[in-house]
Amino acid sequence: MNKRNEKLFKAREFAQLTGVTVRALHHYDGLGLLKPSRYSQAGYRLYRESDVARLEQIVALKFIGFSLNEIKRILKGAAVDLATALRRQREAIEQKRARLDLAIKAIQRAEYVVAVNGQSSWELLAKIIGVINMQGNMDWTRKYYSEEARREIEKRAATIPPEVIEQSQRDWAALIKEVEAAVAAKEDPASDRAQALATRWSELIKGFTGGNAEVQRGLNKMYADRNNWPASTPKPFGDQVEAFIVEAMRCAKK
Amino acid sequence: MNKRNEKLFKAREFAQLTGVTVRALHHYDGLGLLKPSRYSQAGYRLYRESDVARLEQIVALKFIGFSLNEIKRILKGAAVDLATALRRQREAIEQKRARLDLAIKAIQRAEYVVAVNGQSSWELLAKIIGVINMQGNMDWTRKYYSEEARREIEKRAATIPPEVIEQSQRDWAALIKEVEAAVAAKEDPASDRAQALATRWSELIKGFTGGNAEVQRGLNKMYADRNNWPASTPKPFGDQVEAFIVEAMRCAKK
DNA sequence: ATTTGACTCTGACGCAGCGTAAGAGTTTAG
DNA sequence: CTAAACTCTTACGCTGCGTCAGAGTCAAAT
Repeated sequence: MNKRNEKLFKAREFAQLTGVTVRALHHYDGLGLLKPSRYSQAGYRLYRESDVARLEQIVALKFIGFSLNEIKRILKGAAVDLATALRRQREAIEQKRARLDLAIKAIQRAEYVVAVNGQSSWELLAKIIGVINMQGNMDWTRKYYSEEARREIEKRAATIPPEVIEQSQRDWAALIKEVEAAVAAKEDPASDRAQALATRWSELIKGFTGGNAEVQRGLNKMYADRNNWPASTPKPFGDQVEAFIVEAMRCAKK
Repeated sequence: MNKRNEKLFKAREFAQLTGVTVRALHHYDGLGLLKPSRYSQAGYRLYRESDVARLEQIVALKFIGFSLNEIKRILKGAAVDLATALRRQREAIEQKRARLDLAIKAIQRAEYVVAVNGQSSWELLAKIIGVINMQGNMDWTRKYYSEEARREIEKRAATIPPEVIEQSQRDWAALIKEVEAAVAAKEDPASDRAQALATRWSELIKGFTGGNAEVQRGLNKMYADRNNWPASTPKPFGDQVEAFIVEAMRCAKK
C-alpha cells in the first residue's frame, strides 16, 4: 500500500536525474535495455526509484566503454565473470589509446616537418606520414623487404629506375645507422654533427617526392598485410632515433 | 604518346598497393574523393600512378584521424592552413585520449574494488563507478552540493531518511580528509593506520548500497550539467588520495 | 569456340547510438 | 478554457565501409 506515495518520474525529469536525454530513454526502451516500470494511459513512460538504479548502472557501464548490447547481456547476468569482463574491457580501451598515441605522434612529426620545411605541400605530407608509419617498425620492415616484397618491387619497378629506389633505401638505412651511433655516443642534439644529421633527414624527406613510389608500394604491401603482424613488435631503436632528430630540429629552428 | 606504356591498375590490384579494400575504392569514388582517371568500356575502374599518390594522401590523412569529408576539403585545397589543421586535429585526438584515460582509470579502480570485495555485485559496481567519476573532481563537487543541489536533494529525500544520506556524505568527507592528512604526513600505506583507512574506504563503498540514491542524484544533476564544467578543473588532492588508498589495499591483500 | 575461374560492376541493407525534425495527442499552469 | 510545455511514435541522417546478391567481363585452359 505504499504504492501511492512512491514517486514516479516522467521521461524528462527522469532523464535529467542521470544526465541522459529523453531520446536515449526511448532508445533504451526500444532495445529492451531499460523499460519503464509503468506506462500511463496516454502511453507516457513512468519510471521509479528502482529504474534510477538500473539507469545508473547503464550509464556507468557505458562510461567504461561497453556497448549497449554488452550492457544488456551484463545486466541480464549473462556475463562470464566480473573480473574478466573488466580486464578485457580495459585491454580493449588501452589498445584504442595506443592507436591514438600513434596518430598523435604522427601529427607531431608532421608538424615538425612543416615547421622546418615551411608551407610544405600536402602531397609531401602524405609521403612523410607514410615514412612515419614505417619508422617505428623498421626491424621487420627489413624482414618484409628481404623476403618477397623485395623481388616484387624490383619486378614491378619498370617506370622508375630501380637504382633510385634502392638508393633511397640505402640513404635511409645509412642515415638511421649514423643517428643510432650519435645516440649511443650521447651526442648533443645541438652539436654541428647532429645538425648535419637533421639536415640530411629533412633533405631525405624532401627528396622522397622523387623516386619513392616503389618504396611506398613495398610499404603498402606490408601495411595491407597488417593483420598478420605479430602483436608486440620490438623496436630496437625507433624512439630514441626519433627523439634525437626531433630535438636536433628543435635546436636548429628555435 | 606515352599513353600506351603507362601502366593502368584495376581495382583489386590498385587496392592492394595501398592496403585498402576494393569496396573502399568504390566508396571513395562514390563520394567523389578519389575517382579513377579512366573507366574501361565495361565500366571497370582504371587507376594510374597519379592516383596512387592521391590515395596515399587519403590513407595518411585518415590515419591521423580526419574524416573523409574533411579529407575531401583538405585535398581540394579548401583547408585553412596546414599548421592550423594539424594542430586542431592533434588537440581533438588528445581530448579523445584523455577520455579513454578516464575510462581506464575507472576500470582499474573498479578492478581493485572487486579484488578487495571479492565477487562484488554489478549493482554495487555501478555505484562505485559513480563514486569514481566523482572522486577526481571533488573540489567543485562541493560547489554543486553547497549551492542548489543540496536543498534539492533534501527536498526530494522522502523515501529515505535524510540523515542517512548526510551521514554518508559526512563519512566520505571525513575519510578523505583523514587520508589527505595521511598523505601529507607521508604515512606508509602498509602501516596499521593506513590499513584502517583502507578498510573504512571499502566499508563505505559497500555501505553505499544502503542510502545513497540521493547522493547519486546530486551527482547526476551535476553530471547532466557537464557541458558547463570548466575545461581544466584543479584537483587539490584526488590523485594522491587515490594512489594512497590503492597502495594501501595492495599492501593488504597481497 | 567455349567453359571455367577470377574479377568487376551496381545497388542496397546493416551496424552503433542516438540527434533531429514531423505530426499529433496530453497535461498543467494561469 | 487556452496556451505552453511535455510526451508519444515514425523515420531518416550520420560514419565508413562490410557483406551479400545478381549480373556482366576477361583471360586462360579445354
